[in-house]
Amino acid sequence: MPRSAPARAPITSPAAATVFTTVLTEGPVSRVDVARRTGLSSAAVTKAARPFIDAGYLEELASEGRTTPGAGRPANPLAIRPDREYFVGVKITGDDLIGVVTDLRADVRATAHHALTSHDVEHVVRALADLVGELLAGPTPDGTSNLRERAYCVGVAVSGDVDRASGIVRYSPFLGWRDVPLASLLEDATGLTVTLENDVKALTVAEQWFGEGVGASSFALVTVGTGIGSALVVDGALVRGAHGVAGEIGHVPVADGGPLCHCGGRGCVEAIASTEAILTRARLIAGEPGLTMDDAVVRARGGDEPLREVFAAAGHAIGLGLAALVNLFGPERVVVSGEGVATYDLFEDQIRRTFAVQAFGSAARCGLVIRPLPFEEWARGAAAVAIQSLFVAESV
Amino acid sequence: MPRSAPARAPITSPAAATVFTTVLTEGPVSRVDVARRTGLSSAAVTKAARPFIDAGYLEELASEGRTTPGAGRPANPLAIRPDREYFVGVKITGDDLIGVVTDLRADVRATAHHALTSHDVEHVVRALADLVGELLAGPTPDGTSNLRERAYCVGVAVSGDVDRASGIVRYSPFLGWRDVPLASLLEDATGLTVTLENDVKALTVAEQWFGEGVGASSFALVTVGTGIGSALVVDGALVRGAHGVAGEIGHVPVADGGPLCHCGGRGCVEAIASTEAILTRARLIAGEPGLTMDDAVVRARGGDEPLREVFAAAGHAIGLGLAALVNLFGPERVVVSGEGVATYDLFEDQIRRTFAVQAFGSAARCGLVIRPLPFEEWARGAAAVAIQSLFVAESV
DNA sequence: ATAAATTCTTGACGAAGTTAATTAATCCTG
DNA sequence: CAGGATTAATTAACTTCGTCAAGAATTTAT
Repeated sequence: MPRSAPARAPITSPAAATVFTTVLTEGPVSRVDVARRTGLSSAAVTKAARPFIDAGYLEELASEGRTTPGAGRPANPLAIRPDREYFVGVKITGDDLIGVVTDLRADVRATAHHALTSHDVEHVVRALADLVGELLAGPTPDGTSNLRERAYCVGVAVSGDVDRASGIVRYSPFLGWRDVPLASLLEDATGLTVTLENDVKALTVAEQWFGEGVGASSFALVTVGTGIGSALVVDGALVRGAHGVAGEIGHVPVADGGPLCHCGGRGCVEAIASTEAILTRARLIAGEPGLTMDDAVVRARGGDEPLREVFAAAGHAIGLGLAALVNLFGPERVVVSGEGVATYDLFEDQIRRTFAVQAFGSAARCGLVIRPLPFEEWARGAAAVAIQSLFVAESV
Repeated sequence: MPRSAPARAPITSPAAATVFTTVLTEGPVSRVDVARRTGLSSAAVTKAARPFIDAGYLEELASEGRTTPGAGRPANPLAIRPDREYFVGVKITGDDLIGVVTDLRADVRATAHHALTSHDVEHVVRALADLVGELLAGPTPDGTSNLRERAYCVGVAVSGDVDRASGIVRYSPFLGWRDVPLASLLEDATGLTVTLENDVKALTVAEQWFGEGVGASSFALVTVGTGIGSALVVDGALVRGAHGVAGEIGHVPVADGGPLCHCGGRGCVEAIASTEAILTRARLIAGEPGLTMDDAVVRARGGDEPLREVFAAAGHAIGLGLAALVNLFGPERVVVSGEGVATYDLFEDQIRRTFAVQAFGSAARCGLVIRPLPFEEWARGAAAVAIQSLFVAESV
């Protein structure tokens, strides 16, 4: 699949990346403001910004009257042109593929799904290529051109142990894969540049650049659902762990002598608060082996105290895990999201209560955001990784 | 106290700092080797090394025959001259001051103690100045000169919330201090440059540069004793926490519904494994309110099962805390040290056992070093901070 | 000896960002 | 409403830092 090479992102120096990402993540900003925030000289900002303006990634807004009071030449804020380029993001779950097309700001502009009937590598690669093809079939969202000519980068998010640099899935329990060079396979199949990343880490990038993480030098993202995981950003960089393991908040032991976890430990957060753990416990409590999650939720909401207790215990375990994380790291903010639908009302209170009790000193000042997480958000994270890989040579 | 200004550490560029610290921490290395390890060009290493050689901080060793086989010009390894400059480190505890003089490699060359009879700021500053004066009274350890002419930097380590940049003790529970500008007070009293740091962080710097942390991009140091704390180094930088709180492993909740901690939480590691917590529990178990720690240790060693259990429970709690830390961070190595004397034999086994069970996946591959920690080590950490502040403008 | 290998040094060059002066656009004041 | 004050953006000269490429130094191998 040949492709012409129009002027692409003109990253030529560290300063260029700094300036661009500042404008990208902090909205329209004047050059002087960028200089102030980044510590660069305003001359450097002028120089770095020009190639981006020439290539159509940034534009100069009209000085729009006066924003700051007082005398002086009004600023000409720099703004991103989100429709300059589009990106594809795909999240692979055990059952299906969820794909999105986003603009430069990682705003979702189109969506597509695809069921996975097999975990066979070739099948998945074909399905991925089909999905990408489908997503890129039409015109651009702004209607000025064809998507194929304005989207070159695909981001793919998979749970498990993923080596982003080499684009290899080292180990994915859900897919049953080991050492699959998915990025290059998909590049061959689509002719596009593919970046592969762990799903939680991808979501974290999206959050860091375009979500709650904006402006926070350190924050954490926790996902609650089938599994419980997290990713940590310290001083702007993702913590990767010496042996590839980090952010395993799901396996922080919080209940001494508690239930056995599939990891071999006892009392792990995941052994108490994962969807499965909750369901198992709910069935036991209710004495109904056939109880479904939906039913349990409905009944708990309806006031079934024993069932409410099960959810509260899960929230308590999560709160303890959060306290451990925050006491160790001291992030500025923590985002708790869940793939499970809207059962938040059953957790949130208890999470906050437990956290408030167990957070040490001013660590409790850390901002705690709890919110549901639509499935597409994962795919958006994948797209964010693609965006990031384009503008930051070596980072995160 | 006037002082002449001989040629000091010639740090003029990032490369200079990189080259110097490489030689400092990784022993004699040839220039080409430094280049390979740091990614610099060998030309840059040559240029950066010269000022250090001229100023007497580095020296070129004779090519000492052939170390690597094969042809080629033999290397002239660069080595540190540890006696080029001396440093003072002081640790402040609630009861006394412990001071050391070290050389450039942070090797302790002289020691002095001083009891603290009051926590009054003026009294402590005077005591500190006296101690420093005493330490610097004699000739240099290498006998070539006077210490006063070869030591300009003092490092001070205090437990509590310390702002290193401004040299202010924000809050120290042990001393009952709030917002004491200790660094400038001591600079006025001694005429020397003073760097202030939290004690655990200081110890971590020593470990990172001269101890177990050498070569590890991420590691953690845990101290067990009156309090239980830790410091984390990720990608070579100390984690400081957005609100100044980080590394509070002592307040990671590991025993749901466990004993109340002075922090207000329940089941914190510190509420189970601090010296005080152990003693309280041992007295309860033994039914002897007057039991001393020494006696408890002796009896546990002698085979008193109930008492052994108390220590094992403490080890278990520490192991759980370590598992939380390692599962979240994935450090390459963890050092567990304790100020408490030599009661390690009663903990170590249980720490390792619990950790092995609860560490997730390859996180268990993290190297776990458990070892006692002589009191002087704290003062050495303070000296290491002084050394570091001299050679690294902005870091850690 | 001569060639090959390896370390170290040197000087020209280039990239990136700084400072300082200049131009531009606006408000404020008498 | 002219002229100064004030802030924004640009330009150009300069500084700094480190790379590159060529060569000198010093050893082993043939």
